Amino acid sequence: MNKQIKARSVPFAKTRDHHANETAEDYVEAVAEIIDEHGECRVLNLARHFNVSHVTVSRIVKRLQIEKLLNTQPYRPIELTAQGAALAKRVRERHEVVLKFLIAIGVDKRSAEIDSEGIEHHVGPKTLSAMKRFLKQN
Amino acid sequence: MNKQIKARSVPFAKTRDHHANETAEDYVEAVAEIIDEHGECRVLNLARHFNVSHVTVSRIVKRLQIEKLLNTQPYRPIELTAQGAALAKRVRERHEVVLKFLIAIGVDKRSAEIDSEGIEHHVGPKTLSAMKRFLKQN
DNA sequence: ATTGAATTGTAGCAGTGGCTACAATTCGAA
DNA sequence: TTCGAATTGTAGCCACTGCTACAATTCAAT
Repeated sequence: MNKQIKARSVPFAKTRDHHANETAEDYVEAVAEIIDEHGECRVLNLARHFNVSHVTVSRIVKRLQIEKLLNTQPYRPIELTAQGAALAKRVRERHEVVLKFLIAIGVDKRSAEIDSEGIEHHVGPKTLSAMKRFLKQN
Repeated sequence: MNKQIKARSVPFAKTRDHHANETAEDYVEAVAEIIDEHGECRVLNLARHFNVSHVTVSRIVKRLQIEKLLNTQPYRPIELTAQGAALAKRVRERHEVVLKFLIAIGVDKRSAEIDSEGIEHHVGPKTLSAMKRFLKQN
């Protein structure tokens, strides 16, 4: 219940416990992308996107709705709240930077796409700045 | 049960499902480090290292024992199997590269330490090579 | 208007990782 | 030697993400 309460000095503090949060980031990002491409986002779009069952998706969507990141009614499309859209924007920009950065240091596109998906969630502000700096200078 | 069976084209395949594996990597790495520093590794050392309860640690240790990465008897120190030691070696080297790389691109030590903890698990072979290349050239 | 396929929801199970509370073991100091 | 503190294990709770099986809803085509 109080996983975040202690002001921990251990590096794992941030890294750990962050999984639910990563899910939220992945989902708002995906919802934003899917709406951009298809006009709307349905449970099945997300299920296919993440290669999980629709059940898993709808439970997570429900949770993210409680967290005020998404909006939806039963059997209706999924939308982003203002808060969700703001998060999506940040996440997409960060993802973009990480992807471009990996490519810039010589990783092939395919590997860069895969690795950036995982890496992005662990890129803090300082690392993000460093990557941006690098991209400008090269 | 068949999460890995489908030959998926989606980037998330690797990224997802990988959490248990990350735990294994974190644990063998920590065990190796603790043994290096303290001569032996106990449940409590790991609990303090990861800032979790000893209960969480001992359950995970039990699982990693089944996976043949660790060896231990009740109330005894934790040791690495040959397989565990091999994994630890790989993980530590990769971690080292990621940390040095982040510092090399201008991230401060503290942030680099934190972010590298999370990033390392998502650095595939191609990205790792690229980071090594970068470190050599700079 | 109805019906059937596609979509979404619900019930209920599993595995992982987090916890507290309590029991058992170990080991050094008295 | 024994006794107490520290360590480890066990029981049992919770949340999150994954699933299959089945029920409900929607929507387009007849």
